[in-house]
Amino acid sequence: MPELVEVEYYRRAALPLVGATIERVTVRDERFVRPAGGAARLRRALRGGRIDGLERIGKLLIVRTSGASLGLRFGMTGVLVVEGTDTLDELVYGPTRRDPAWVRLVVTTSAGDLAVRDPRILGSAELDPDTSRLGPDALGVTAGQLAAALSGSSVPLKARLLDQQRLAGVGNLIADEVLWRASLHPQRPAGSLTPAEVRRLHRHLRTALDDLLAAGGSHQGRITPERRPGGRCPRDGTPLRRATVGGRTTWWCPAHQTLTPGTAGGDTRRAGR
DNA sequence: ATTGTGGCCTGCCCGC
DNA sequence: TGCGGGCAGGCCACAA
Repeated sequence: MPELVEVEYYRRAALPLVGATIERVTVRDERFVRPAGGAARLRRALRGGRIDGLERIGKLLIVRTSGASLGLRFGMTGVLVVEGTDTLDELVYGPTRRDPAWVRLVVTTSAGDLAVRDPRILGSAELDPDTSRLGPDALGVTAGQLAAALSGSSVPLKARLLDQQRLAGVGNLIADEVLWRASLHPQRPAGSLTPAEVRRLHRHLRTALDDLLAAGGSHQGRITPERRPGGRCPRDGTPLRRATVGGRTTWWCPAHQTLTPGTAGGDTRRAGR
């Protein structure tokens, strides 16, 4: 599914369109536009504008034009199509078929088309999206920012990582991957992490995102192929556990991701310095 | 204010 | 072979 990693790929793929003029915006399915009924306003605001830049905050892609901004969210099955070419070969939970009827929005520019194909319409297009409610982007978050996002909360750690208002960009697969790498139980109260654990989480968040970007998708994690009945921990072979955490299907290793810190080894390191 | 839950949306897969 | 139920989860509205 599109998480930060996929949306960053989308952004890079669309970069050749910077400088192009928007000739037409075609809303193929009104349900894709938010707020409801905003299609006409969206078309008017964007038509004739020039694409000045492409930004990404978390899972939100922002097409900045000379007149307004177009915010694109991809939900779970949304794919960005640039000049008729998919910017990703496949999504984990998305259909492999490419039905033209699933194209919900087409932005026709002087340099080619930008389109969104989204079978389930869980994504959306929004004019001048409000970004003030998004937390720091997970790719550039500092350890201090991460600590602030977690502190003082008894909410399960994973739920906090998925909260886009606290930290933007982490979705279900990345959350499981990072927590597995950091040897942290997804149900640990977010505020219960020691400073050393927060630093460990921060380090693994960064390296996991780097790895996933290099590997080509949020589904390329080491734990991802084991997120299934019968799956085992790639590190120690322990059968993975499954539960719903933060409303999402969650898999973790009960041997090295424990609820009580420090009792099961993990990769806890000697305190540096 | 924070936190949890249900619904949206549809393709796919399994069992009957 | 067709069919129905369950499942996938990002986001938002809503409730407590």
